[in-house]
Amino acid sequence: MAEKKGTEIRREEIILAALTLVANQGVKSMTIERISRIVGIVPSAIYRHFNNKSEILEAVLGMIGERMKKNAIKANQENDDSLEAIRKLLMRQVQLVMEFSAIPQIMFSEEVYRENQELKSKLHEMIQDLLNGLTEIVERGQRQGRIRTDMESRRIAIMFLGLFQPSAFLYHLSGGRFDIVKQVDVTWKMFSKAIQPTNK
Amino acid sequence: MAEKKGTEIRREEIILAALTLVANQGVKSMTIERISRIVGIVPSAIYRHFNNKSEILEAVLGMIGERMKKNAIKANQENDDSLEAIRKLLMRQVQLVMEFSAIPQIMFSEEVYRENQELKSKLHEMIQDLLNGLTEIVERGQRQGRIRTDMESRRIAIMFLGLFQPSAFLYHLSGGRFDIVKQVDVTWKMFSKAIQPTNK
DNA sequence: CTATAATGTGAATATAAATTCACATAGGAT
DNA sequence: ATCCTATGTGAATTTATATTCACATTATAG
Repeated sequence: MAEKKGTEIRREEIILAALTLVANQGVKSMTIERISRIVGIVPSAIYRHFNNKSEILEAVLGMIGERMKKNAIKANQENDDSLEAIRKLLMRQVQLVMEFSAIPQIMFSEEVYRENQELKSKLHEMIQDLLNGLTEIVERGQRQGRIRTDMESRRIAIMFLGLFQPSAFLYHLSGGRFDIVKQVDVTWKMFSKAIQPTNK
Repeated sequence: MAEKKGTEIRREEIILAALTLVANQGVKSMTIERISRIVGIVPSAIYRHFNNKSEILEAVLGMIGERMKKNAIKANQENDDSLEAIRKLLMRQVQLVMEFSAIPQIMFSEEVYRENQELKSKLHEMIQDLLNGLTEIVERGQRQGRIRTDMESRRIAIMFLGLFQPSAFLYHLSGGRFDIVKQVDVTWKMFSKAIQPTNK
């Protein structure tokens, strides 16, 4: 019989196991059976700690959301120059996607979109959070005269997503062969110049 | 008993039914049962026309791929100015995503990524085709002096994907509330300027 | 008109999961 | 040391789906 552990500890273990599965093999691979095997307990024991599978997925989503949010906050704090902050954030996001190559799949999985309205809301919130953090950085840049002011800060924030999304896609599609860093690099050079004020 | 029809006709009907389901409710909703109900035959009859479900999904994917490819070719032919061609293509892609709001889900679905290696290859090919068409347009622009030559054409093509991907994402996530056209508009203004040669 | 091949039908099979439940047991509180 | 509750177990249940197969029917070529 598996060692008995407190539910807080087990929950952590379960979430970690689920995260690992999802990150490496996608949402579908996250089955109760597989999770329980990794944790070292029996499938039905999972239900001592979560009411259903959705709750587990929600927790996984939350974990990723946390990471993204932290990325934004950290990038903002650690860099006086807002342009540099954005670049750092970009690199962190790239890292995140490379580490959890299944992130795009989670973001678009039907488990999130259709099975549970709350999951969709949660994801929406996560993205809005990221955009909010980003918008703040952009606005700081605009105040500092580092970023042009003839474009709404939030629109720029959304464009930011486009800097790595295609790369993440191709990376994913090519099975990790696409050189995401190089592409993002080139893209960033163009983007950073484009959002700076034109000095006539 | 349902009317007997030739297999070519039935295949078309099946693909159309599948496409409708996928476009509106995602890959998961595309079940043999539902497809057969739409077509008006019994589930097992589907197998008179396809060997298995994957083949149906492959056909659906092919249909979307066709559309994308045609978009690129048409945009290229109909516009002398390559910048205008790219803009037109962008708008067509936006249209496509708005029409089939589940496209991102298909692109990242595990049905495509894991269930069947061939599907993944097919998707990869589709995207490469789109990128090839796009790259051609960009190179034409470079020859015409409309697009800067200090960036590889293909990199620019990949950046293009980033012009609408975030919008498609937010559109999807917000349940159609996000104003994708407006965002793409602003983004295009910036992008088109950024890829033009700097006139010193 | 009839034989045959293509298409349709309904029932059966197979598989894969999530979830429930009665029962077992460990470990801290008394 | 004993009790009680939280946690773990194994079996059973439920549901959803793809797929197969023997049989039925239609269309059409001859």
